[in-house]
Amino acid sequence: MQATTPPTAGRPRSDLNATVFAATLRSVRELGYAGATMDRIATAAGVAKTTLYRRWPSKGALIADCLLDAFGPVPLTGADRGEVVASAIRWIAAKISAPGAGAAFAGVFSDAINDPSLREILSKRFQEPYRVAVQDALGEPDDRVLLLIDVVTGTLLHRMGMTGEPMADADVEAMIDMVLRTFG
Amino acid sequence: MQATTPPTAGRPRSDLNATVFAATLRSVRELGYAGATMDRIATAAGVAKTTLYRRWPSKGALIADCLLDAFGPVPLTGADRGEVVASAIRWIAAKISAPGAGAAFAGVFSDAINDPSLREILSKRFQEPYRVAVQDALGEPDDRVLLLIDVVTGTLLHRMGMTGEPMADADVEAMIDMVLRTFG
Amino acid sequence: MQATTPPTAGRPRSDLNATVFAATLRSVRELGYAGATMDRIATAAGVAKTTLYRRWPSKGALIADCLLDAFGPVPLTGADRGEVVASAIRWIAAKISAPGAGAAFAGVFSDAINDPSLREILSKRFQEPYRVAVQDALGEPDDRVLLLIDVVTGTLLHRMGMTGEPMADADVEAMIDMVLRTFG
Amino acid sequence: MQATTPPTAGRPRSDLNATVFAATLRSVRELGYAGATMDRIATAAGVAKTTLYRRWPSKGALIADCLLDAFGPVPLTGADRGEVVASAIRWIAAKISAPGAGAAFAGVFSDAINDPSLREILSKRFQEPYRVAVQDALGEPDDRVLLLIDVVTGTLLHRMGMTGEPMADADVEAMIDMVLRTFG
DNA sequence: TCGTAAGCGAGACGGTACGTCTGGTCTTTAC
DNA sequence: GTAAAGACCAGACGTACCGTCTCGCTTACGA
Repeated sequence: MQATTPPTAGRPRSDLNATVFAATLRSVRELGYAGATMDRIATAAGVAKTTLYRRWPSKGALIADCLLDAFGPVPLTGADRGEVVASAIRWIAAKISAPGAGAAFAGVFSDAINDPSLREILSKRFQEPYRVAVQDALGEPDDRVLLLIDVVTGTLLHRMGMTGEPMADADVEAMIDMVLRTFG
Repeated sequence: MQATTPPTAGRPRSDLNATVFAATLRSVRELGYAGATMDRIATAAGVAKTTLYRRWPSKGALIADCLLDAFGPVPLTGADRGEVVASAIRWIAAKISAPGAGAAFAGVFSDAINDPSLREILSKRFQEPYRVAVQDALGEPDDRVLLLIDVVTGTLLHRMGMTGEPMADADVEAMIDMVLRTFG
Repeated sequence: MQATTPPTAGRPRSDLNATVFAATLRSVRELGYAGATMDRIATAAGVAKTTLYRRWPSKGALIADCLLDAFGPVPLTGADRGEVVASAIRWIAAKISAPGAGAAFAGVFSDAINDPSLREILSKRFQEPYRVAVQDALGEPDDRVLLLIDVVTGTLLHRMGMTGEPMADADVEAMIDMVLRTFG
Repeated sequence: MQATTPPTAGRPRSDLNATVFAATLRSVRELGYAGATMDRIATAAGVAKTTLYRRWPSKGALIADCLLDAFGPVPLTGADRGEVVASAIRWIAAKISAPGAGAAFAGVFSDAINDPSLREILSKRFQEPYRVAVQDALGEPDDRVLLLIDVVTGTLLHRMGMTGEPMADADVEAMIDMVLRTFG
């Protein structure tokens, strides 16, 4: 248990993460990923830019953390495997469809392509927890679970990138249908 | 038919596209999408930056055209529907795996999210021809074909974005297997 | 003779130096050396910050060039050696007293202490021409002339630094009186 | 007499000034005036930054105090007036030549130009004591003494700022020679 | 002996420059 | 009219530094 606060010296960090995350999502929603400048996020959060960079090493890392916070844990419930997978897919589809989240997600992805350290953050802090949770729930080998994640997330993002709109419910259901023939 | 060259006035354009495309792919391969500056591409191609902007309205458009040129038409051959789909998927997987192409693809993709005009280019000039070809070959309704494209391309790009590496052959085959249960 | 312009290719530089110099001096006058930001100077000159950095490698270099332009050549006229020296001292005293110039001068000095490259600029491009001119006029060995420059400029700047005001005329005359007993 | 310590309540200050002064001079010597950050000085002294700011209102004030401590009182001895002046000049020249001291001096000086409060400290706490001492020893009117101080200190600092090196002995002697014709 | 006033270390925070970079436009000269 | 060269604009990025503030701990004096 490392629950007991480590013996901190110095001024403790203010409780700003929630404020910053809110300001970040709001900025991305209104201005897009590129338009959501660190300066603007800082201003919107009522925080100094230096504070952002003290807590997150880059814009990408901030957005990644912000998404992690916004998404929360996957709900993995359902009568049988099929139900579990289907509801998880509907959940992620809804999350990505949330205004701002899709743009943020895709944007951080773009950054990750050229920034290995960001890729590290993304895969370790973002993807890994979901992979583990799904793996525990389904009992599939990890390469299968990774493929499942790639298929679902990739498809949703690709649709969003091509059309600018989140995937329609009918198509989400079609995708679920397809996936279930393998993972159901 | 606008086949017969319109009576051009003035100095005809040099045959620079091939050179530029090569330089572009090389730059992306060596420096990543973001690192492949328009300035650097111009220098690498031995061309002025103005020339690039005279021919393509933006960096994204250049990259899109470059990929279009690099990919060429989908080969849609095979004994049956399953063979056709499978070979097409292997083809696009190989194309995206080509050094530089994946990064270029993913980069232009994420740019499209914040740039409607680029999205237009991407979906009209890039996706549309493939969609039509696949639709003709398979005789599926267009929403089905679009989903197929989203699934395949999205999955390959997501894997690349997360790992920095193209998808391994085994995983490509697993994806083919999954897709064929619906589209085979 | 390198008079004939070298065969320049590309767009020639606009005639902006004068505008920038004016804006620089104005900014220093109104906001002090530290307050005269590169951003503010750029804005005041109606020019992009990139343009400033294309032409001058640093803020210090810009200010140095600006002073060089503002001061112009030393007037070395007078009936005898004493007259020449005295009028030159009155000239530099007046220049340093000009609003903004003193602060700019002292500021760039401060920067030079920590920036050898700026010191180079300062001593080569700023001090050297004056040293040569004075040396030609007086026929003194160069170490003597350098001492003269150090005494006069140093005294004027020190007074300004201590009081915040340029040296009063009476004190300038007293200094001239003192200097002339050696250099007259 | 304020000799008897006023009955202080609370924890008395530790005896840290000497340590801080040493660390300050060392930092300036190694990193230059601008490079000698308050953070770095604090670290070098093994002291918290808050402690520095509790004792000195600004970086400039710290450096000024540090120099005051390093210099100590002017020695005003000699057979005649000329001797007194000459030895005092040699003394200040040596002090300014001490590694770190010159850079510190020049730096705090230039800062003073943009900071009236620092100027106050400098002229009241630093210059005033020396002025009074010299005035007592020479019996000259105060404007004459101020000019003397400006000439000597200004010259030494200007030389240092231009060359990065303290003034050579020969030049110091030449300056003494010049000054003595007026103040000897 | 115990409260209280202050010193102190550690470090978060705001604010504001700096200098670099990029995408895209504009201007000039040469072909 | 195309091409090359490069100046120019607008603005984001990440870093550095200063001076303030918060917190928890320690040291002394005084009741």
